[in-house]
Amino acid sequence: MPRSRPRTKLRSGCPLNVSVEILGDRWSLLIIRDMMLRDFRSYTQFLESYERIATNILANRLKKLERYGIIATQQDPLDGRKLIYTLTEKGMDLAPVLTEMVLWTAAHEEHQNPELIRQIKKDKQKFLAAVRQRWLEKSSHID
Amino acid sequence: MPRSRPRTKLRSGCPLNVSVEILGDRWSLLIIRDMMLRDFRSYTQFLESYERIATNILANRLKKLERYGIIATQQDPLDGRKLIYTLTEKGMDLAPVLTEMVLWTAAHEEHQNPELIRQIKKDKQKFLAAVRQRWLEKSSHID
DNA sequence: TCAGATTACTTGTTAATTGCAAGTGAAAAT
DNA sequence: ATTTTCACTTGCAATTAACAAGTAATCTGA
Repeated sequence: MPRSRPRTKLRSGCPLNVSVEILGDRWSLLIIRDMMLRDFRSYTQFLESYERIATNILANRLKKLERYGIIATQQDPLDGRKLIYTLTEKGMDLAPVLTEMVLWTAAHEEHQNPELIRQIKKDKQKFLAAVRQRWLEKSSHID
Repeated sequence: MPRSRPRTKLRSGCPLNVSVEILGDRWSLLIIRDMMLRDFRSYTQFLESYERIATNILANRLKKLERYGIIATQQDPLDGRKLIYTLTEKGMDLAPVLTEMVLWTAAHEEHQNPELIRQIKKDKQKFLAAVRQRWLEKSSHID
């Protein structure tokens, strides 16, 4: 369901360029990874992730991802200070992209987390289905 | 074939982070796209690509991609001024990543090049095989 | 109840990266 | 011999990222 109007001027409408302009930085995909694979949902959790994103960059990226409909934000009903960030369906649809990136690294670069790679390699479709199923079951996603 | 030693300090060894640190900017994947899908092989061709990369950024990215073994550089035997840039096998292995990014954009954002998307959607494996076959036939790749 | 902690930020400030314009040297074409 | 092409480099301005500190709203524990 492509949008009828670009929200910013794009360098080109090439579908690869579009995704690069949305996701091509050093943090966006890591935030999405934390949501998809680690079920992170709060600002503090993202801040405490291993790669140590700066607070202003995190705030900026969360806004950008929400603006693009990749994540959604809701208030925590149990704690007025907290916001809950969740992946939208559009965000979940990035699972294959992340998966292929992980496989590429596994094949060509030094890396960690052999268990994740074992799982993906064993049955990619099953892995993707499981990730999506977990997301469906959370059911706190509101697109 | 992962390298035994990281060439720079990485924020983390998470396989997604590794690929993000190598490819997560606004130009690297576009250069790879031009090599993979459009058979671009020279500095001038990359410069003339629609998105208009700056000359210093292009030089910088070509060096980075070569350093990571994603592309290889050779002299043009017919013209002493020219260099020929080609994808290595490691670079070709990015085809699934690019393909999934294109599919994601096709599903969720306004974009162009419906013919490419039609091809990929029709038979993804066949598309990937064809891209690799074209690369093999060029046979000017030296890893 | 109220001091202290927690949460999700913002606001400086500095450092790094990007983008633009112009220039360079070697090789090729005219 | 001069001009053009090629793959860059250099200098500088503008944008972006990183770091440190602060803030308002909310919650928690004595």
